[in-house]
Amino acid sequence: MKHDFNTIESKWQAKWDEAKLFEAKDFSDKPKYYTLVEFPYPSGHGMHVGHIKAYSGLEVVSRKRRMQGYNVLFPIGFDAFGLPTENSAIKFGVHPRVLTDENIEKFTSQLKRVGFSFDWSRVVDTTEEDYYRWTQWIFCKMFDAGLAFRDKTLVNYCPHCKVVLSNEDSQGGKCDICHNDVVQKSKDVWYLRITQYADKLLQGLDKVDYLPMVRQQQENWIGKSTGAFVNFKIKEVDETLRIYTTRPDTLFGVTFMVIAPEHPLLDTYADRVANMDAVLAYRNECAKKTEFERTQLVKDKTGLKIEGLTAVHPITGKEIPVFISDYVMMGYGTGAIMAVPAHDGRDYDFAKKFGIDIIPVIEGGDIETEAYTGDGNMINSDFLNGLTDKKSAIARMLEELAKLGVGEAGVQFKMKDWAFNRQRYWGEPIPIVHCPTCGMVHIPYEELPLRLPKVENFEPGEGGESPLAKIESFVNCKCPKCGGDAKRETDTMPQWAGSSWYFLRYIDPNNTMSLADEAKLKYWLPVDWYNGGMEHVTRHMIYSRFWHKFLYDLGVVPCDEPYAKRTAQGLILGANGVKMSKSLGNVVDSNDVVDSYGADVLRTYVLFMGDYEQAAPWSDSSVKGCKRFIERFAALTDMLTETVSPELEASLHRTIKKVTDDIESMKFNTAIAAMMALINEIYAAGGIDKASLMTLAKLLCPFAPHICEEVWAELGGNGFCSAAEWPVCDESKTKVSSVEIAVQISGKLKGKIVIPAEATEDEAFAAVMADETLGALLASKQIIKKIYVKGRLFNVVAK
RNA sequence: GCCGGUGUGAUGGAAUGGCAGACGUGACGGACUCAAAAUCCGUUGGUAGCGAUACCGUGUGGGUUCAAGUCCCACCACCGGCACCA
Repeated sequence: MKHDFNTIESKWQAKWDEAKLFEAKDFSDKPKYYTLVEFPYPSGHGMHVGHIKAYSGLEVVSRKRRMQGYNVLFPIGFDAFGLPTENSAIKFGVHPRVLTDENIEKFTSQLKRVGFSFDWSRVVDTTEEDYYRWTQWIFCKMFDAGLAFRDKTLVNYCPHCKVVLSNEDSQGGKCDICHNDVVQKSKDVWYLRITQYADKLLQGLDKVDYLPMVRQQQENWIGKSTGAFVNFKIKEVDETLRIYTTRPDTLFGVTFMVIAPEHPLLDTYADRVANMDAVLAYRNECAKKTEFERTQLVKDKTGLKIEGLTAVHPITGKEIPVFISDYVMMGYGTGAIMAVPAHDGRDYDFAKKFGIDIIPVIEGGDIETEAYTGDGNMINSDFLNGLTDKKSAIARMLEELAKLGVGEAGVQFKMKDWAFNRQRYWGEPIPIVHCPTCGMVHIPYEELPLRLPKVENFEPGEGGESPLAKIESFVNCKCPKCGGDAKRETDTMPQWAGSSWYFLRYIDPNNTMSLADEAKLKYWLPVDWYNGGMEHVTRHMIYSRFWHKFLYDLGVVPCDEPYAKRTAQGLILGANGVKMSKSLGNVVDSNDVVDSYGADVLRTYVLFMGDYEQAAPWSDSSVKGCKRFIERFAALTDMLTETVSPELEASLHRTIKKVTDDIESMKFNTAIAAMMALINEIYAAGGIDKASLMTLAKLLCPFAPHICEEVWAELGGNGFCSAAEWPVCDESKTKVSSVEIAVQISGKLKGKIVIPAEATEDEAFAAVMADETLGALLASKQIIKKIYVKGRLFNVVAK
């Protein structure tokens, strides 16, 4: 058979559609399996081969699971709110709704051409009212629970995109969208109190099966540290300065205190500070720096002593000077630290610069040259002296602090609350009304969704306010509580909102009564296997786990972790080895590959090109290898034999085992290589019997389903190959009668012999000695040791 | 700075401590062809040799072992995450 992909691919896609072959059944006697891939953002550029690789992994798993008798939910949708669409809308003067619909249509046709076995009856689009109604519903629930709140604060603002960015979206001081510098700006901002779930998000990682790298990145992001809070009295006024430290064991080494420039102590006691002018000047200087600049100046410490406020050591009663410096952040801990220069690098740098005492309290290291952060015997530390390790010193100190009532154990997280608003049009409107009498009130649940109004001009205002602020009919409204005149919130939600719960909507996409039916959620959840990009591990994944845990606490979802397993695929790089991008012109469009080689070849190649989890460059010439493979497979229908040799049958069963196992560990490249090797063997044997070829078609079907259906039909198979039963390896048939083993003499490879597979050590050794060259080599030597690894090698240690 | 990952032919990449380089690309040779493409068959880590063969070879340097790409110790390079986080 010829590989006529143009005809057969559309033919089988139509037949699958007609048979509703890939539609998941709610409730079924079969075991359920929920495979999830990250839904795409439908940009105007269409899909490149990287998208195809991202979906092909779980596509193969899903198809295999169905053949193994599972009821599989493998859905797809579109994460369609977002800035690029809005920017194109501004550029071309077309409404984002229109652009979004066009792009979704383009993406859908591209995905369908590849023959993915998505359940197309469950498509969700985050920009549809039926969908964002429930995104708003969840927001209102969070508002009711006190988890959504508004606060005036310094924010990361991108002057180019005219949006406020979360810390996550402005890493390295650059806007995540346009990569320009962000600046600090004071603004009223919506926050979601994700920090309240920090511990749960961390502990939940114990219950799930994430790639170790994914888990580690989430742990880093949450950034839990354990330590202690300690209260230092201020000598001059009736006030305590509360600090957080991870090293309470070094409390006797404190020689100064440092507070952040924004610390409220300065405002409260401004009149007691002798050098307040200088302090204020320093504070202003710091305010001008961006967060990025502040964290960049690692080496050179700045700051000054606050004259007139002195701390008192809670145990020794010694007086300790207080400094202000921007190496202490207001946003972490209490915004104040106890400085132990002998055992902390930053404190050491500061003490050296300002000539402050450095008192070692742990033996080891040389404080003349640098801070010592290692373990050792406690010294200069009163009741801690003689203790030899950090752990017991900390425990003893915490005991003492509790006794004196001046401190206690505590934990801190690096994770900050989630800045949850954007001043743009193409997003979910935040369903809140600002009422002069009632304050902030959310729109009643039964009145959701709060629809995005039609506007003509999507440009944000100069002050960075949302385009919605210009629509009087939208802004002016009545308070849902008191009925008085009120104003609507005009900010919209960030793009992460819609993607935080989409996997729930797939379970029941048309429900008008709730975000999804309870029984269906109970049936399908959790997602059994979620695959996506590494770039979404710390943002999307943490956000959606947070929402899910919140919904669990509300009783809406039946489990507290949404994703049982998470893996990540590597990027496809351009042919030049760098990331694909439009500006570099190295993007490979999936349609172009399907046009020239067909979907089966594209699908096979993206999985064959390398380790699924590693990045690999696209190669036009390498695609040909997969093309030849598919063609050689198709041509097997013209090479049918009546019988099959035991050797070939053994290879077939070994291939069944290899492919079955490799799919589970995402080693798609070696699974395909095994099938290629089998086909090479069939060619060498001159052909194969029909039954074996049908088995091979089933094995290849998850990878290259169209040609497998065609071959299956040609051979007279019942129904669809895609619906056939997954082959099982018969171990007894993989046994071969004789094997070639390597022979080493003293660990060096000296030859090979063919012996019965089940030969004993003595039989194998006899065969070695019987071999002409090997026997001659060993004849004059004294044999010290014999090592026989069945089926592998025989090593004779001799001298 | 801390944490993680990676390092193998010309090239993408394979190898439960057991024959390094599976499978694919490329290159070379052959068959078919007037010819080319396609296809099929074969060769292809390096050095020396006509050859059998010998020696070398998985980022670097040590070590464990009958046997190391794989395990241990020290280091180098690149990639990713976190980062004056107290």
